[in-house]
Amino acid sequence: MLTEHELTDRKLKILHAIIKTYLDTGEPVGSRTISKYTDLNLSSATIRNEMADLEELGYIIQPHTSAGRIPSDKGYRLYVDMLMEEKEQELTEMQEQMLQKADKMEQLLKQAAKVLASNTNYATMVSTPMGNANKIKFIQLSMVDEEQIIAVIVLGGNVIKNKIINLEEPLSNENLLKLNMLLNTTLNGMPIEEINLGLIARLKEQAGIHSEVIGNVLDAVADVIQIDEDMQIYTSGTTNIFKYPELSDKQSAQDIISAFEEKQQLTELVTQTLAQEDNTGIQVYIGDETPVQNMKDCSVVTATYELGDGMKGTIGIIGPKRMDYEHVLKSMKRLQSELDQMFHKKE
Amino acid sequence: MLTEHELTDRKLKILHAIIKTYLDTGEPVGSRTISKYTDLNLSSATIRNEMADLEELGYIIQPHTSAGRIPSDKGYRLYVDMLMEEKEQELTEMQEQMLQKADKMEQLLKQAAKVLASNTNYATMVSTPMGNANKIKFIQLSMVDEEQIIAVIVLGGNVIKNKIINLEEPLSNENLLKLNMLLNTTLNGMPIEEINLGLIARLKEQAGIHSEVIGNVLDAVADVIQIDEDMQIYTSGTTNIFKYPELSDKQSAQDIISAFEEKQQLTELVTQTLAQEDNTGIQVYIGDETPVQNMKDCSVVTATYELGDGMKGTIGIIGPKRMDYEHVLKSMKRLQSELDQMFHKKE
DNA sequence: GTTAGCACTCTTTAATTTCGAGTGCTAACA
DNA sequence: TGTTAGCACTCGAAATTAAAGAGTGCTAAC
Repeated sequence: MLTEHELTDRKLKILHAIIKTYLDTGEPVGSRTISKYTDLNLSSATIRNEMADLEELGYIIQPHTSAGRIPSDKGYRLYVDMLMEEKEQELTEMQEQMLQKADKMEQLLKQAAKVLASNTNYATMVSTPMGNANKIKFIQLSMVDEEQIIAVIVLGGNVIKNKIINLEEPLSNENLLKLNMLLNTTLNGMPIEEINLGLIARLKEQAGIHSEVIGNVLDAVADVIQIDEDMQIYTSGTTNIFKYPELSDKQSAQDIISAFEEKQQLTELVTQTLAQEDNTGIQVYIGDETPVQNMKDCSVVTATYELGDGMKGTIGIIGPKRMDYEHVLKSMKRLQSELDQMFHKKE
Repeated sequence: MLTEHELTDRKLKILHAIIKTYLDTGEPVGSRTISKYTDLNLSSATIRNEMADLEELGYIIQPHTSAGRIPSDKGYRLYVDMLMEEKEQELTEMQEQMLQKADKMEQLLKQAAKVLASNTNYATMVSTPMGNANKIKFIQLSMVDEEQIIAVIVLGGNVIKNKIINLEEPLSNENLLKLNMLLNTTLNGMPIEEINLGLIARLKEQAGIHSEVIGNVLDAVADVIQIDEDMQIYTSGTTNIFKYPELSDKQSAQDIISAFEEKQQLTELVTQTLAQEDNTGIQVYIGDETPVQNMKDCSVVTATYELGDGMKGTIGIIGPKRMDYEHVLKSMKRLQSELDQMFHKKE
């Protein structure tokens, strides 16, 4: 029986070669190929012996008796972990593509997803940043016309909410001013969690006949608490999966695409990513490791980017297990630092 | 040579039977089938003769020599036109499914797309209503903190825009008041089209040292003019297309799905629909008739719904040419009137 | 005008064959 | 002891062939 320890340097080199070749071709790779295209100068027979060992150790798999070997999830994992340790690279062209249309954040993120997709040939997603929007920074009611007023609420992180409120009975300018005073003095700087029933009752009492307005404003505030609702996810290049036969059969394609359409499932990915963040903020899920069940035949690479004030968002790349991890990780790091940079510059 | 006139009653019945059967099965239908499952009491041979005629007239097509016939686009068209003339039906269950979560419009529309998709087994889209947002109803600048103010702009149809503006130098409350006065007196009720360079220059002049703020506010206004940007499109059931073999091959699937992802292409559909609206507001595009090239192998059914104040949105169903037009048209009308009703009730 | 009948066409499906890539194992070699 | 050549064997993929069926068009009879 072989043990973990027996992963000699040579075996490692062979494994590496197998994976690299497989990433390229998507076909099982045989002993002869390795023997020829490696500088190890070993015959195919020797390679075969080593491959038998590697299979026993669980790093590669033989799809059927007379086929070459393909990497197992464990093999990919080893490979990726090795890559992750590598030092950073310099960043280059992607930058200018991004800057073209960097006027609005929303646009920017859409653009980022698109660039990343066309850059990698995989499916991508980008979530809008969130978190930390838990303090009320500013509230203002304004009269739009005789029948309605608008409530604008600015939260920490400059998240803006507004709500149109229909008046049941006219409201004088004077009273509006009073309400504004009341709301601001009471709520400004207050964490959302602290708004409870007692506070609401007190506010309504003080508002007198206009308590209905207060109720509406607080409703708007309540909306904000369900953070999910405010997180948008932009996707791009979904159809790239058709480029990889192993994901193009009806069932897989359907699974993956519906996960992309009902962004619900992707939010799961986002929260996971934000939770587990390590030092680099980059994570790789291979096969079953993924939090999204619909993508169990894929590999998913995610990264976190930060806005200045603690708001965080997520970037994701979804592709076949045999994705070009090297390229993907590089692109990821690049985009990540670009977004970081861009947002810090702007704030 | 046969002419349009020779479409006898019998031929019509046979055509009808062919189409109905084909809608069900998706397989070419032969003379024998029609002979057996129709109350015409004709032998398959007779049917064959008639079918030959129908083919010459262009209503049906023979995919290959020894196959049955399938409807041509022209055949579908005739069929649909006949259906369109039918009188309305009563509306029923769909309603309650909708009402569950009808709190926010956005939610409601997403829900509508979903219900429609699960109801028909086709892919669906719903656009948020737009149009008419061309008058400025109200503008308000408010101080958020020492460094930034927020501009809120309400347009006709209660479209709300906001923009955070960073101040280069402090702004007194007094001056803020002045700016508000200036903006409101000048811009209130003004159609967006009328804001031109001359007006902007004049405003900036009057704003004095704070002209930069005015510029920013007008930028926000300018954003609104590109209406597209504000129109959201929700899709659902994209993967339903995999239920229809004729749309599941890689190329078709890719085309259709990418049209659904890059909503850009769907906006084209929306604008077309809104433009050509006839009395019912329902349109059917068969095959090449569609405005979206990526869907040339599909049929697309669209409908318009209205909000009280002239805002209009679009619903769309995308499926195979052999879609169940009867059911789809019925569902469409139902949803359409429900949305109409719902929004009118709410406003 | 309608129908039965038959030869013919063409697709679909299954069965069969062929081909080749790749393996495992053994025996010889350095 | 590790490496290599060689060979029989396996198994999937692709090509070939065969058989089955559905449906047609046409002719001749009713």
